[in-house]
Amino acid sequence: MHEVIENILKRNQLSVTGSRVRILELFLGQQGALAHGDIEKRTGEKFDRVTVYRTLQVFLNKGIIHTIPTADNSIRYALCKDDCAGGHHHDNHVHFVCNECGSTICLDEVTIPGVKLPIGFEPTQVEMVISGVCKDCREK
Amino acid sequence: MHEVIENILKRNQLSVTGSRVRILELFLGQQGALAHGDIEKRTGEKFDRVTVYRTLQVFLNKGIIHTIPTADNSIRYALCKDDCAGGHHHDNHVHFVCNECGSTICLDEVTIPGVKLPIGFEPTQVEMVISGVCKDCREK
DNA sequence: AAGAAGATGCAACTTTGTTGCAAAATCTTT
DNA sequence: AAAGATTTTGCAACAAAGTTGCATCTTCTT
Ligand SMILES: [Mn+2]
Ligand SMILES: [Mn+2]
Ligand SMILES: [Zn+2]
Ligand SMILES: [Zn+2]
Repeated sequence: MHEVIENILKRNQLSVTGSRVRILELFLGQQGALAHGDIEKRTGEKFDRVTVYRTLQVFLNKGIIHTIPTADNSIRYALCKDDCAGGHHHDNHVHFVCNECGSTICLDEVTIPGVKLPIGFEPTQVEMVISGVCKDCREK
Repeated sequence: MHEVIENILKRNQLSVTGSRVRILELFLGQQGALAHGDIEKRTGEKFDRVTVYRTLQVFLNKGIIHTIPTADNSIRYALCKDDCAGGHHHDNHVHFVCNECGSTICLDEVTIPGVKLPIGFEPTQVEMVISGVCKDCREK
C-alpha cells in the first residue's frame, strides 16, 4: 500500500510527505469520491486545513485526482484511474451521486455519450453527473 | 416587460416586490445563466445580500429558475423555459460553459442522451455540462 | 551531513452562506 | 381607501469555506 502511494507521488515529482501520504491513503482505502470536508474530518487534527487545500490543489494539477461537480455546490474529488498526467484528464466517465447515502461514485465503465452541439460551439470537456439511488442503497 | 414579470410572480403565488422584479429583469434581459455574485453586482447596493439569497431560493422552490452545477464550485441559475412548477423541473437539456467569456448557456434544443447504468443504480436526475468555446467567442 | 528546495502551520483575512428578529412593504378584506 | 393580516426585507451577528504571507520545519539532493 505504502509502496503504491510512494509510486504515485514520485511518478509526479512530488516529495513524500505526511499529508500527501495520508490523503492518498484515504482515497485508496475506499471507493468513491471525497469532499474537502470529508478529508478534514478523517484526517482529524493531524493536518492544518490549509494543508489539505494545498494538497488537493497539487493533486489536481498533477492529474492524480479529478473533481466532480455536484448540484449542491460541494466539489468532490476522486482518484484518476488511468494516469491523467499534467492536468490533462481524459476522464470521460459518468459520475453517480446517491441521494440516500450521499456517496459519489465514478462509473468508470460508463462512457459519456457524444452530443451534437449547435454550430459554433466547440467543446473541450464534457461532464455528466447522474443522481439517484446507488446499488448499495437499493439492495438494503 | 414588467407585465411579463408580474405574470411570472402571480402565477407562482408570489407577491410582487422590488427585489423579485429586479432579479427577474436581470434574467430576462440577457440569455444565459447568472451566478449569485453576478446578481449581487448588477443589483448594486439596491438589495441586501440576504435578500438575493432568499429570492433565489424562492424562485428555485417555485421552479422559476434552475441550477447548473459547474466545476468551479459556483452555482449558476437560469430561467426555466417551460414552466417547471412546484420544484418539479423537467430540465433535460445540456448546459454549456464558455471558458473564454465565462458565460453559461442553456442549450434548450440539445437533449441529454440516455445512458445505461450498471445494474442496481436508479437514476432520478441527469446533468450534462459541456465546457469549451461558445458561439459568440468563436466568431470573434 | 549540509544546503537548497519545497511543504507545513499559523495567523489574519476575505468571501460565501445562514439565522433571528424588528421594521417595512405587500396583499386582502372591508 | 384604510386597516389588519401576512410576507418580505434589512440588519446584525454568526458560521463555514477558502486564500495569502511568512517563518519554521521537512524532504530531497549532492
Ligand atoms: Mn471519476
Ligand atoms: Mn438550463
Ligand atoms: Zn447510496
Ligand atoms: Zn464565450
